[in-house]
Order: sequence, then C-alpha cells, then structure tokens
Amino acid sequence: MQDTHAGQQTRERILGCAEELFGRKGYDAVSVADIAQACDISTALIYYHYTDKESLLRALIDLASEVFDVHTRAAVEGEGTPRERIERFIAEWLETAGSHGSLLRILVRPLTDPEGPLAGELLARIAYTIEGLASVIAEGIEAGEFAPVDPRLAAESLLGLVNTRAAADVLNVPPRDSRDESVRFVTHLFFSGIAR
Amino acid sequence: MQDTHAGQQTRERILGCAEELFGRKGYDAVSVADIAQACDISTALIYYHYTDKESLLRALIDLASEVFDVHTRAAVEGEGTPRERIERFIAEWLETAGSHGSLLRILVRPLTDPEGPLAGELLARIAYTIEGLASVIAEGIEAGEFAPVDPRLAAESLLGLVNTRAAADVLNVPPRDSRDESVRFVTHLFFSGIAR
DNA sequence: TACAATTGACTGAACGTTCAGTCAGGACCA
DNA sequence: TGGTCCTGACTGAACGTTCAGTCAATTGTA
Repeated sequence: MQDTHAGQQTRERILGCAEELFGRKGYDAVSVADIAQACDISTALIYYHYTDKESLLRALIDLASEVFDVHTRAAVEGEGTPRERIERFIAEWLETAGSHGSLLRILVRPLTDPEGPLAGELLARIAYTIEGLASVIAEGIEAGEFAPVDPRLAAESLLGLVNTRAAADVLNVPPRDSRDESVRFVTHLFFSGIAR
Repeated sequence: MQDTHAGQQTRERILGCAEELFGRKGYDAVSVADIAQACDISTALIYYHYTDKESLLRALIDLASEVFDVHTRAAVEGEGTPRERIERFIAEWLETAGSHGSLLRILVRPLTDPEGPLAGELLARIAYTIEGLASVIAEGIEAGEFAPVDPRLAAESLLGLVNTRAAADVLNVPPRDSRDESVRFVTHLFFSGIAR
C-alpha cells in the first residue's frame, strides 16, 4: 500500500462510507462487510488500506477533531470579547454539526457509552473542547462579563446544550426550526436563561 | 414458566445484571453469555425467563419509564408555579440519574444512536418527557413567568442540560461537584443564564 | 403414609449464522 | 516486468438461540 492517486481516492471513499454508517448505526452495529457493500468493494480491500476495523474509527476521530477543533481554537485564541467568541462558537459548531452530523455522533458517543470502542481517545477530544470553553468563560468572569460561575460546569453545559440542539434533529419529525433559530435560542438561553 | 418466588427472584437478578452491563457497555457490546456469567447462571436460563435478548432491553425500558416518568408527571400535574415545578424536576431528575445512571444511559442512547435497538420505543419515552416539560414551560410563559420562547426548544434544552450534567460524571476524574451544586447550577443557568 | 405423576427451575452441549481478519492470485498500469 | 490495486474463497471465534434432559419440590392417589 503506497500513495497513488487511485489508492488515496479509495481510502477516502471507504472513510466516507464508514463515517455515514458508524454515525447512523454505531460502530458495533456496523460490520466491515456492511462498509464494503456500501462502497461496492470487497472487504479484503478495506484491509488492504486499513489495518483493522478500529483503525477506521481512529481515522474518523482524527477527521472529526480536524473539523470541530477549529471552532474550539477560534473561541480560545480568536478576537473579540469572551461573549462574542462564545456566540461565534455556538453558531459555527451548530453549522458544522448540521453538515457533519455523523462525525459529531461518533465524537460524543462515549457520553452514553463510556466503555465503547476508543472511548478514551474520544473522551480526550471532548475534554479538550471543554477545557477550551472553560478558559474562555473564566476569562469572561474575570472581565466581569459573566457571573462568577464554575467555568468547567458552564463549559460542559454549553457543549451539552449545543450538542443537544444538534441531536434534536433526530427527535423532530418535522425539520421545524431553521439553524438560525437554534443558534439564537441556545445563545439566549446560555447567557440569559428563560426567566422573565 | 409460571410465577414462583424463586423464579421472580431470578428474573430480577437477570434484569439487574443486564441493566448494569447494558448501561456500561451498551446493548450491542454485551452478549447474553456476559449477562449469564455476571449472574452466575447458564445462558439457557435467561431464555427460560425471557423470550430473547431484545425482550430484556424492553423490560429495562419499562423499568426506566417507571422510575423517570414519575418526575415528569409530577412536573406536569404537581402543585406550585411552573418555575417551582421545574426546579423540583431538575433536582429529582438529577437525584434519580445519580442512583440509576445505567437506566438513564439506556434511555438516552438513541440520541447518539438513532438506529440502535428499540430506538423507536426509546425515542417515544424521551418525547413523552419533552412534551410534558414543554407544557409546563408553556404554562409559565402564559403566566408571564417565563420569556416567550419556543416551549419545545426550551424543553429539549432543559432535558439536554440535565442529562449532560448527569453524564458528566463520566468525564470528571474527580467527583468534583456535589449533587446539590449541580442542581443549583443547572437551575440558575436555565432560568437566568451566565451573563451578568 | 407411601409412592407415582407432574411441575417449575435450571444446565451442557450443540445449532446455524455472522463476525473480523487472512491469503493466494488476478488485473491494471508504469 | 514489477509494483500497486483489488478480489473470491476461506478460517476460527463469537454470536443469539434451541433443545434434550436433570433435579428438587409439589400434587394427586391408594
């Protein structure tokens, strides 16, 4: 296995099918044969390009990190007040969740499956995001922009809130709310709550 | 198979082991043999008391509904203002989540695994809770106690918030926060946000 | 009271199926 | 011709499930 154009292309196709299937049915419920069939190739070819089933998941975790960590880094290092940066984070995270729902579900699975495959790696990725958000919140508290809450608690809640909103597509038979409405709602709830 | 004391006892033991294992590793990752081993019985005995593996999960869903729906009903039909009832809901839900973490994880799994086993039944249970909370929130809006938000959006967020907090035990290496602190935090965040 | 019949509770061994992973070899292109 | 890409056929292990049969206790009968 070396780096030819055709090989690269096949690898991406395999990864794409694995992303879709893992995201929809979950790692355990998807067989290598399922992925091969979705790609219209043989199972052996998957093993030619990837050492085993788990390495497929690992590649997807790397991909998910690439896609989502951008927003975490932007929140931590970006310009603007903490509140502005968190508002941007909410909007960007929800947008990416909309276009990469499978990746997000792969990423957050250990929250409901703490002993699942590669749970350690996945939880580390989540912890990275939470720590980033917590630092932004802590900054906002110090600046007097936020109430003196526990930054970690707030960061976990923010991520939970935004992921809940992303996952709610599953529940809603009608695609009732536009993305913008979700962003506005989460933002308002996180900063101001629903009380009058 | 009829209803003897010994039989009843065995059924409960099987269900207890299944709850613990399904909650920790997930339905797919647990074999019937695993459950049998945990109970120190034969796999055949499980099939003597339950028709198949899925019926075990179904029994656990019924149990989870019994345990958690109490709080939903109390919020919908209970006494006090909408805000008081939601505050009680948060406290009670988190307490039950603390003592029945496995059941809660079984219950919310379809949010990250929308095509998993019995996802339909599970999503229906979740929808029931959300609808109940939404009706309480709508009541609060009508009474002028809450801002005029979308009740469903708010209900989904509330449940997401409270389940995120419950699941955070998984992430936190130290059992940092007491339950009371979690309750206070979620309550404050939901009603007032973190802004100053 | 004694013994036979019946029951519920339970097991060990096996069933067919599906799984992740292997391997020898063919096809295509430089 | 040599290396990359790919396949069909295959394997051992694990899976959910079934089944024939054991055992202790209960019930029916004389």
